[in-house]
Amino acid sequence: MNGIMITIKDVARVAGVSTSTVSRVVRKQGKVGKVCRAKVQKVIDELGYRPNINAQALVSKKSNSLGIVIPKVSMPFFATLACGAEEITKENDFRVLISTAYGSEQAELDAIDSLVQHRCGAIVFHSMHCSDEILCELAEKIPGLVFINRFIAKIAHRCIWLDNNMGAQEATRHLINRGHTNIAVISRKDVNPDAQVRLDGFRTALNNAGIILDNTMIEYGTTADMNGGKEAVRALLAKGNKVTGILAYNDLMAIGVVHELHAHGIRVPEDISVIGFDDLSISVACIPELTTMHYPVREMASYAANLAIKLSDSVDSTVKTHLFMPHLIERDSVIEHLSI
Amino acid sequence: MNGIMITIKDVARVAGVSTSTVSRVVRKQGKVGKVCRAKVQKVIDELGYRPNINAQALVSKKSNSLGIVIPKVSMPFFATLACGAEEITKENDFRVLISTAYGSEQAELDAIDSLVQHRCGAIVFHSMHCSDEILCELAEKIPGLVFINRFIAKIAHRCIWLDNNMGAQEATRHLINRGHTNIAVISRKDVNPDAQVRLDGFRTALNNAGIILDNTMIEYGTTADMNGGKEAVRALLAKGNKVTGILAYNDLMAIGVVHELHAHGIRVPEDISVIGFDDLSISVACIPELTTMHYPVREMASYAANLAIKLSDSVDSTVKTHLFMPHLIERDSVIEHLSI
DNA sequence: CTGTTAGCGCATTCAA
DNA sequence: TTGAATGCGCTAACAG
Repeated sequence: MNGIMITIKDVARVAGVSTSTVSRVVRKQGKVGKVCRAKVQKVIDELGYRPNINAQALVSKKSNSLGIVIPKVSMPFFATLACGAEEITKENDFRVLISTAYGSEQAELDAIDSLVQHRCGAIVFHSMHCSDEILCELAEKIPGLVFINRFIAKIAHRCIWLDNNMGAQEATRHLINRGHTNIAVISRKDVNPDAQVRLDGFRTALNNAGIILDNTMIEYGTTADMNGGKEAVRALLAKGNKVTGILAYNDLMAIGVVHELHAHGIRVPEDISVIGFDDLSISVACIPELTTMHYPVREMASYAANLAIKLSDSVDSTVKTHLFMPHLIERDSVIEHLSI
Repeated sequence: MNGIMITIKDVARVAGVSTSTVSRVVRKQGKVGKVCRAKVQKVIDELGYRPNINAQALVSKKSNSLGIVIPKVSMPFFATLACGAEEITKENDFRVLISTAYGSEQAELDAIDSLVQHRCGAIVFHSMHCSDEILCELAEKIPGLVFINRFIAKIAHRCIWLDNNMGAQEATRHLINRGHTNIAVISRKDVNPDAQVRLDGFRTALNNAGIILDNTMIEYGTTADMNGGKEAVRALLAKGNKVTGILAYNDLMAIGVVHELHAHGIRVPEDISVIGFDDLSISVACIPELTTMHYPVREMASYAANLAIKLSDSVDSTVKTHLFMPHLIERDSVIEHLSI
């Protein structure tokens, strides 16, 4: 800033009161005489005084910033997450401090560290590379730290997560209910707990329907994006299995699937039905619009932000869990399979 | 935070030195004896000391936060913008403070205000509702404030913007070069300077090619998204003009156009070619993948962040402008028009 | 090379 | 109801 910032002292001097009084009217707390308050407020407005948040944070030992740790802002899923958390911020006069961490445990630790340096009391952390142990340690040190899209039993009340298993089951059931029995799954190759859980849900739903799972019906993409989807579908097609329905790990992969099928002259949904997961806004960009499982990231992030803020300034030891459910969004990429 | 944070005093005490010395080794500046430095560093590591950034900001009168003001994180264009700025942050040991402002001048002013309270010296501002005058005033007060996607002659050296006119011209020329002469434009209804400029570019290119512009070939969408695109195309189709090429205000509208045409049984690009603007990642989700003008937001945002940081701590009065050029990305939504 | 001193802007006792 | 004093954690002269 310019250096010529107005301080509480300036206001006090001009208003002819003490800094304590100014402080009181600024924070609207403590007893202040009515006329005195009006007088001070007038000076504040005239001078355009804005409290220095750094000083406030220093003395009060906590900042009003909500920290968010995500891999990357430009990935739609995380942008939505950030957006959800950010909304809460407005209501609480908090600010959002974004700290991105991509690709490694160290990066994530650094991001948290950066937030700690800011004395950021409330943090929403989407970790992809830290072990449960590390996260528990962190949680112990930072009361306002909350984990999104992750479940750790020992600190369940600090976790906001999604029932991926049920989600995958519902998606699978949808395909089954539409008459599909030759169902393939496009998953991600990297070790990702969600992918494993969704695969489990898929298996369960198949079992429950009395369908025997052929392992050759599971294919993996290197990356969890469009390219990964294309790659996996290519591999799937190469095997020559009969398939009428495909469950993709997420919308991005699902769209890759649709594109690759299209490139092979296979129509979606006429020849093969495809279902995604996440319900990113991108899912309606594709033709046909994607039938998918809605992942309520935004709501979850808002919830997480609220929880983080609450935990950061009161030791709420209520032990409860925060589990969200995905739900089916029917659009145009899945239709009834007409058995011949 | 927990309250049990380690301070510089703790380190000083344990290491048996003064706080100044600790401060020096932390900031790696000033002369410190080799062994002394090692000793202090050791204590820092052991105690896990992390400097309080708020205190640092307070005394040094500026924070190492880069402020970003955008309408909404969840809009892909702005997410990319934030991402570009964020990258610079890593290199400079800065943090990103996001302040969203949606819909009104007051919201934008509040967002800036919030950043000012943080003594945020460097700010990248994407304004949609403030007048040039207001922005000039702001710029005067905040040396490190920089405007992205906006041009104001008086403070041109603080503006990072795109040549929308040339972009629209290039897009139009592309259509013309592919044999299209019956070209329509889908623009946005709200007053948006970019839309106007792009429209001008379109007209210019048409003129230069000796094509007479029929005003009924311009149609507007209420919102600059998929729905706006659909709405506008519906209106266009209703007029029954012959059209073989459509230029959309942006990718979102272009995708809406493709969808609506598809719903009418009109094929893209076989029947009508469509070209977008922005080159958002969503543009490849659509079938056919969108031919579009690449808007280098990420690069521009990085550039802007750099500029903001530089301006914030040195009065660089170099008067230069920062104009970026969009360029054509050829994909599948535009093909040669075969005149019959 | 290292320590001492004096604030940065503010909130919070404690008196008055 | 108000003000004076104190200190948050840190940096920046200034001494030594």
